[in-house]
Amino acid sequence: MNRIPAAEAPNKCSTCVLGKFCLPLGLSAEDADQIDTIITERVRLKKGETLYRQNDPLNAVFGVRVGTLKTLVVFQDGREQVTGFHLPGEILGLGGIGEHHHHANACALEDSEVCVIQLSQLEDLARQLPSLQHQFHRIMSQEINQYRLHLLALGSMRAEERLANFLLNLSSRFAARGYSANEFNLRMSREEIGSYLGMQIETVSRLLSRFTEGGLLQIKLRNVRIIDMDGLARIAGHTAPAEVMQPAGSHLY
Amino acid sequence: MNRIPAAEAPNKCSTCVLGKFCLPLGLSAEDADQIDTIITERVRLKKGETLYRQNDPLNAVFGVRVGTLKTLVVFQDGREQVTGFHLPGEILGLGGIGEHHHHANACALEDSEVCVIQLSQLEDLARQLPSLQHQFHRIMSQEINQYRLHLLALGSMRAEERLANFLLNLSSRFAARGYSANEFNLRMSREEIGSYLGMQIETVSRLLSRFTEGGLLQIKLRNVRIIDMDGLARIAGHTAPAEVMQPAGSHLY
DNA sequence: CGAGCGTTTGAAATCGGTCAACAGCAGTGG
DNA sequence: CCACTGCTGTTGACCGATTTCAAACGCTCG
Repeated sequence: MNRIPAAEAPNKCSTCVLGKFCLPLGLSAEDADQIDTIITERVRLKKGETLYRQNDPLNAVFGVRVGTLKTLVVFQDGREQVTGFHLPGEILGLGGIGEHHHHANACALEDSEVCVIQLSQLEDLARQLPSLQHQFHRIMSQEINQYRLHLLALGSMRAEERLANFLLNLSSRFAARGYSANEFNLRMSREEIGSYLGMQIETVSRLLSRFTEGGLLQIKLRNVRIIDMDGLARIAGHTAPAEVMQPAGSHLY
Repeated sequence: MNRIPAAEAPNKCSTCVLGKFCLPLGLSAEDADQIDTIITERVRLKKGETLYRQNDPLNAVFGVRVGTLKTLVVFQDGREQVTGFHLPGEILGLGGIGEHHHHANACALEDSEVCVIQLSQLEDLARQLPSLQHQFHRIMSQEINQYRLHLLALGSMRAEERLANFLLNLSSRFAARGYSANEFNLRMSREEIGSYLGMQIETVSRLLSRFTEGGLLQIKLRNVRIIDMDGLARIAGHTAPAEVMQPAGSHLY
C-alpha cells in the first residue's frame, strides 16, 4: 500500500472524469473545489492488497479512482462471502459509518488507486454545502439500493438468472464508464463470482458453458464477449422492480 | 390510513420511549426538542393498509411508533419479495432517498402508527445540529448494514440456518424493546417469512416442525416459544462476521 | 356450521452442491 | 526453450437439499 499526499496528486475532484459517478456529482464548480480541500491523500494498492479489514476503525471512506476492488466478509467459522465489486467512481466503506468500524474487507482485484475521504471533514463540509449533504445522502441511499438489488437477486432468482443479471450489470457499468458493453475482461475469479452470487464455482462454470452453447456469449477465461444481449436479458428475467401503476387515491406518501 | 396532525399527537420525540432505537438517539434534550418541530404528523394504518408504494415520490421517511410493517418489492413479472420487517423505533424509506422515490411497498402487518419525518426539514435541521447529522448517517449506515446481513444470509446459508437466524434476530429485537426473548407472536405469515428468507412456504413449515421435534422450540400457528436458545444459535451457525485478528502493520485504514 | 384461508405433511422431481478427475495457462527455474 | 509445478477453470457422476405438486388438516370468521 502506497500513500500519496494530496500535494503530489495532480488530479482534483473538481476536474476528475469520474465526477459523474462519485462525490462531486451535482455540485457547482465552486462547491466541487471545496471537496478538493478534504481529499487529503490517495492510496495505491497492488493486486491482492487490502485497503481495510472488517472491524478496523473507520475514519475515512474511499472513492475508487483506478482499478477494481472487492469487499468480502469473513465469518466466525471461516466461511466468507464477497459482498461487492467496486469500479472507478464508486465509494467504499459507507456501510460501517454508523459503528465507526468497517464491516468488510476491501481488497484490490488488480492494481488500483483510491481517494481517501476523511469522514469528519466530509461531515463538516456537508453542513456548509447543502448540495454536498444531499449528494452524500444520495450516495448512501444508492449503497442501500445496491445491496437491496443484490439481496433480491439472492432471494428470488435461480442461479441462471443471477448470473445473467450479474453479467448485464457489469456490462452496463462498463458502458457507463465509456468501455464496451459487449466485450470486457472480468477482474474476478469464478470463485469470487460464485461467492458473490451465492453459488458454487462449478455452477458458475457450467452456466457460463451453457450460455456459450446457447449462443448468448463467448467466454475465454476472463474475457467475455456478449453476443446476444437480449437473450441474456430474457434469462435474467425480472431484473428490475416493476413500475407500479398507482391506484388513484390509495396512498398519500 | 388516518393522518393525525402533530398538534393532536400528545407524544413527542423528546419523551418517546422508542428514542433509543430511533432518530433522537444520542441527542441532547435541547436537540431532541428540535426534532419535535419537524415531526409534522403521524399516520395510523389498519392491518393490511399500505403506507407507500414503490415509485411513489419520497418526501418523508417514517419512524414506526406502534405495530409492525413489512416492505416488499414487486417485480415486472409479478413475483414479489419481502425485504424487511419493521418494528417500533425503526425507520422506513431510507433506501429511496437518493432517487426521491420509494423502492418498495410498505404495508402494515397489524394496526400500526408511524411518525412522518419530512426529509427536507430533516436535512435542514441536520445542518444545524451535528449530533442529528451524525445520528442520521448512523441510521442510514445501519440500514445498509441490515441489508448486508440479510444478503449474507441469503448468499451463504442453508435454509435451516437462515430460519434459525431469523428467529434469533426477531427474539433479540423483541428483547431490546422490553418484550420476552423466549416467547412472542409472529406478525407475519409463513408465506411472508419464506419470501423474506428466499425459500418456499413448505420449507418454512417443515423446518419449523423439525425444530420442534428437535426440542428447540414450540410453535403453534404464530405463537413461538423458544426452548433451547443455544441449540438454535448452534444451527444458525456463522451468525456474525468474525472478529478478525489484525496482522500488525498490514493495513492503515 | 360451513367456507376459505393458512398451515402442515407426503411423494416425486429438480436444481444445485459435492466429490473427483482432468485440462489449460502461467510462472519458475534449469 | 522446455519440463515442472501450481493455480484456475471445466466437465462428469452422483447425492442431497429444496422445490413442486398434491392432499389433508384446522383455525377463524361470517
